[in-house]
Amino acid sequence: MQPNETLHLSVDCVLFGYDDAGLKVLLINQKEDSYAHEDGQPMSQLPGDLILIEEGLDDAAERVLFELTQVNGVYLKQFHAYGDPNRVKDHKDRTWLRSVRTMPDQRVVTVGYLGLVSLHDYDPQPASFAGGVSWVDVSEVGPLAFDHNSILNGAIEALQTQLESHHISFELLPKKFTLSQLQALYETVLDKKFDKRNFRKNVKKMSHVVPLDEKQQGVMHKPAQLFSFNPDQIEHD
Amino acid sequence: MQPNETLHLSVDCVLFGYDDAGLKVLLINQKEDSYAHEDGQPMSQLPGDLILIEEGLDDAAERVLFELTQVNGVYLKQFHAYGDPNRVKDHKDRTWLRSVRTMPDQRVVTVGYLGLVSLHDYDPQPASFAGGVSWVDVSEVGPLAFDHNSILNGAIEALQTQLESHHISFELLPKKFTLSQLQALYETVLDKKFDKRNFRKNVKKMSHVVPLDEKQQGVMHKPAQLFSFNPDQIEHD
DNA sequence: AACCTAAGTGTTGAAAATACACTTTTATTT
DNA sequence: AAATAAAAGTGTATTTTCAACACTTAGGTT
Repeated sequence: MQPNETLHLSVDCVLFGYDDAGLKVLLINQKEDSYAHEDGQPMSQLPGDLILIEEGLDDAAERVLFELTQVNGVYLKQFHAYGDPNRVKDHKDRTWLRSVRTMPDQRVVTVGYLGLVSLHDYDPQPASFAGGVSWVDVSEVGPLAFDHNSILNGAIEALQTQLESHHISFELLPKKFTLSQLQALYETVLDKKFDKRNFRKNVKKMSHVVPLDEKQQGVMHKPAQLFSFNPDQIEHD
Repeated sequence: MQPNETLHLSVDCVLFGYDDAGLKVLLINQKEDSYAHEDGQPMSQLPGDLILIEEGLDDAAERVLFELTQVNGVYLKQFHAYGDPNRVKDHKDRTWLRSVRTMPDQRVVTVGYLGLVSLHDYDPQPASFAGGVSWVDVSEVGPLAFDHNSILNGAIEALQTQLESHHISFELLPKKFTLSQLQALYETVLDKKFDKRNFRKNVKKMSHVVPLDEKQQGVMHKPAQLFSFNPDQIEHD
């Protein structure tokens, strides 16, 4: 097999960040003037990179994320591999690829990772080695490079599915949170309204959501009781 | 990047076959004497192969499956990528790899595909180009090559999840089937018993399961009504 | 003291899930 | 022809879960 017949493998991270303002995705955009829409808008993309030759997939995702956000230990999970042979061959993407890759014509298969982070407690302040890094509300994401819009959609679906089946909501919330915040999270992610009383009844059944001896402070209304997640009680996978 | 730093990508297919005797997986085993357990038992593995340089992932899975079973158009869906850098480096696997691969030391990342087929209507009669091909009951699968036991477990989980959420049971059943067969399928795959009357009540709510004007024949008990799936009514994904 | 804001709390009716046992139809055996 | 064997097919009562719905409370601000 010749070098030019080889294939590259990357990971792309769809890092969701949540706070009271809504659900955001971390996007990077290139400085290159050439890599832009017709109208001159800079083209955004998901943070991703080729994996190193002796690096596991999960490790690669963690590294890429760390390089971009300096954040370690966030929830990160593979959700789908994207392998269309033409996924990086679109005209709009070629010029930029030629400027950053030693082998820009190489086919690249990518493994999509879903990441979750709370924007309440600590704001990951992404390292801006690339050009620009920004949190974009998921409802306001425009056209992305390559097939990154498909990847983002895949990640949103995966997030919706996993929010209900696995217990991952706490990855998106501050360590201490109110039940209203938890409800708002569910409503945002699942794009669906819940009845306050019924929602709270369901939460009471969740053994991993535990009330604290602490109340919200400095709000101009009845302060809410704070809750936290008990990691021991969380059933993974 | 040097050629010896490249990485290979394969697909591995976990093809499940179902009939009244239970749920089977298609395994191949190598002729090579060298590739065997300590006790001389031949080592089995999942059917898989490197993907071609201009081939999509789904296409590759379809090709591998066709090459092995001559069967086209079966349900095939990606479920997970396996990328541990050492997944093909185990001692037990090296000898055989050296005999079949031009670059046996290459790291190989693989994408697992879940395939479903009914053993009732047509038995895929796998082409035995490899050595031996056999349907093995999922409860009787021994140690497999590489990380194929993990991949198989991942596929079983994916099958269980999807059986309930997506409507895929018909992929495992003959075109005409009885409700008892459908129930047995659910019980086998989910490893759980169902109440006959309640199960049938639920089936009646499924618009894609339609009764036929036809009964079972040649059975020495009350013949069951036959049903079929109406593909128009099936909601995919 | 009056007011604003979100927190917190129970009940009722509808729907869904569960538990449970006998009769029917065909083929086979005597 | 009658008896038997084997799985098919069918209904009801109970429990549990889900869905709808409105007022009171606590703290901060004016």
